[in-house]
Amino acid sequence: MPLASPSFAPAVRRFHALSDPTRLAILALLRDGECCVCDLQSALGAAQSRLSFHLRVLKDAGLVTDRKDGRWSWYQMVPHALESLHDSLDELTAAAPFRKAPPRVSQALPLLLPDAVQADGCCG
Amino acid sequence: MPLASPSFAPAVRRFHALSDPTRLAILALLRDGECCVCDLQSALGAAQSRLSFHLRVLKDAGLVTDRKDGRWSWYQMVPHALESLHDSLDELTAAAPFRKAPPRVSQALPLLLPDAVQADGCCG
DNA sequence: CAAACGTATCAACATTTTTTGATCGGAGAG
DNA sequence: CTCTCCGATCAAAAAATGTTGATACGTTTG
Repeated sequence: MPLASPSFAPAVRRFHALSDPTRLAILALLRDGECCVCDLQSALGAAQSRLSFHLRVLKDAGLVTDRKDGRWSWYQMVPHALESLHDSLDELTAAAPFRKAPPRVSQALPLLLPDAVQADGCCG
Repeated sequence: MPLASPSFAPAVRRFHALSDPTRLAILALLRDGECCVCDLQSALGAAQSRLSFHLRVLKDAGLVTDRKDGRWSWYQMVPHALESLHDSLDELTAAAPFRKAPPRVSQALPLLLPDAVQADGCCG
């Protein structure tokens, strides 16, 4: 079943990770450098367990990594993961990866929908 | 309160719209041109009311538009809306819009977090 | 007009996600 | 060793999201 294709999962997970204001705010803070949870806590005024929850979502999506030092956990962005979403977006619009050129031809959807959807008698 | 900033909403809504396999599949089909609901129905093997639901999510996010002709509703992508997500992603990584160059300087987050989060004593 | 069709919408339900408060474990300080 | 701090995890509750089947509405066809 196309829609259940396992290859959907990574993009879906990453887009989902970005679909929450708290998580976008966390990423915006991480943009300026590594943060520990208590940094985020004071910056965002959010409960600790809530931040741990959202950090885990981001981590499971591969958008951040963590590192322990003493009793602190330091989190940082994974820029490459964000870039892979550029590619996913480009596939949706059939543009070339990283928007280097606009060929605008109908092409496969390897990253997003490898074996999916290629409809037969559909659309105009 | 930064996190409740209304300006979060558009990006959050769009990322959320992309965080579902059915909706990604719909967009992938629309990539090749306008579709009516019944096209999507036969291509995806999904129930009609389910597709109407997801199409509304996509429409509310501004990722598709619809147009009525007789008893058909024709949907098409809004490429510009997808492009605005490129900009949002770039803001998260502090890269220049559309990846034209990598200045990598700390800058404001106008699209994503206009008045948000600018933390004081945070991070390394 | 009546029947068939394409689609939106609704209500009920199932599932998933998020929040909250509590507890636990590891690490360092006294 | 004991106390404090940082942060992960858990259970329960709350909220949001997705699915399903039924119904309603406008349009076309006969």
